[in-house]
Amino acid sequence: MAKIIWISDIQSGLYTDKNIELKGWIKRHRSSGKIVFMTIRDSTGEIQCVAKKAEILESEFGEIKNALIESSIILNGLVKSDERAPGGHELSITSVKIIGPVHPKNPFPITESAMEHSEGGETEFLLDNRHLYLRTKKMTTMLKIRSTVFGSIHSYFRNLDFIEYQAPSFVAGAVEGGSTLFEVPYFGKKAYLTQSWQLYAEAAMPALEKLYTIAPSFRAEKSRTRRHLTEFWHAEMEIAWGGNNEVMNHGESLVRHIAKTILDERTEELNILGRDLELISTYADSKYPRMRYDEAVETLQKLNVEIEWGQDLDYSKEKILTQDFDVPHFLTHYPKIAKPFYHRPDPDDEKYVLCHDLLAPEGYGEIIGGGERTWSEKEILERIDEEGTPREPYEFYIDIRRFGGVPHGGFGMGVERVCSWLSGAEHIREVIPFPRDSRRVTP
RNA sequence: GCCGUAUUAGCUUAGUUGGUGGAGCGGCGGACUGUUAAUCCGCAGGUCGCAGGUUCGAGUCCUGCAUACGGCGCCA
Repeated sequence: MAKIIWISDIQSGLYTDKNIELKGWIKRHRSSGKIVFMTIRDSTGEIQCVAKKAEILESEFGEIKNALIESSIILNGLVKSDERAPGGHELSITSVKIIGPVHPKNPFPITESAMEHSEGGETEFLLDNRHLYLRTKKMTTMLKIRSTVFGSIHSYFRNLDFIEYQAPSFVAGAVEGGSTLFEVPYFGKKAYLTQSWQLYAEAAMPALEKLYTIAPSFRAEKSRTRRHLTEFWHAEMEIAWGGNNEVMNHGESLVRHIAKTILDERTEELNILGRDLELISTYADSKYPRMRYDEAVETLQKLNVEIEWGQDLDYSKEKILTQDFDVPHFLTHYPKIAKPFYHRPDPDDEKYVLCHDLLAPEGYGEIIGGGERTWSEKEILERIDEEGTPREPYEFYIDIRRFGGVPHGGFGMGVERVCSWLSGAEHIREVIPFPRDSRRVTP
């Protein structure tokens, strides 16, 4: 039953003038009495198949004629080169077997009309029928790019001898403010779903020195924007003996590597999405400028944006700031009061912390957040107390600093945000198979 | 949590100053031997989101509720 012939190979001419067996699904179907045209799709492409009444069994002709869209099918026939067929090749059918029929009383619901308004955000219907919507060109194209993005993250870190390292998803404490944690019952106790791998990575930092992961993170934010999910894939790294600049260098190289890889390996998919390849190429080749928080505030004030020193830069400010950017920009050295305790204060000026955000252009916003960690016992206790955070849940974290603490740092990258930006998606939902947000956990 | 918009057939939608709800897609039947989202003819398919109210009469006006979508705050 194994499948050995793929449509992309047929279209590239590998089987021309040969008899083959084709396995796939009916994408489109047209009949005109004595001839039936079908577009068959598989995971690699599409091909037109032709059945002529005079050339096959009458019963099989009837089966083809009545078959509905998305029925799975095995066809035998002769591959011909034909200019009239999209892609340049077609299959002249000699026999047919419907494997998984679709019933007329329950036809495939993702029709042309259902897709009509999917451009500016999916309709409720498409979100409810996500399990079937996945089969469409738009989704498969996005998912192929997504796969390549994941692969390129692994290859970036592994080429540099980083160790892939896993942290638990059930945790007791928070990385960020507690309000965004998902609480789950845990045998009579309370546990939370992790927001970040970071604290556990810091524990392994003195052992493995260069670590990375790609794992789901959870945020119970009731955000309703095109940039937020409650469950997203988080690519994170942590290095020993490195500070803010080294970490930023990795962030920049990683993003450029991802852009380069999809440019090389997903050219066709980027074209299908109508993405400007020159743009992606710029992202792959340029240096990403670095701007201090103070500069950003000055720039905004010159543009008459109301902002006071010490305020975090929210999306409305990021958006104005990134309007004129043609490549991602780093923002560094935020005020200490705007960031959590684990960010290390700048020894040159304790008002600031050694941190960075990487902002993507085209209005996609923050894709990376990272920096140098507070790494001595004295400093971490000061910062925790200053913030009024209880020490108890972080005892293990403080302990790391009691036994050979070293300068270290890392970042977290929102993988869907990167996919969304590079593929030019209208909504972050488009780049994940089953999106989770504050109002939807199904299907 | 806040603000905005929407809800009419399986899907996408039209519906005028309030007067018996139309179309396209999809499905079914028929015609057609080269179609490209095929075309043409016909058929079926609707508690107009729910509950009240105004009115002789409500898809349309008013109130409440529900759900969804979009945006803000927060963040990756």
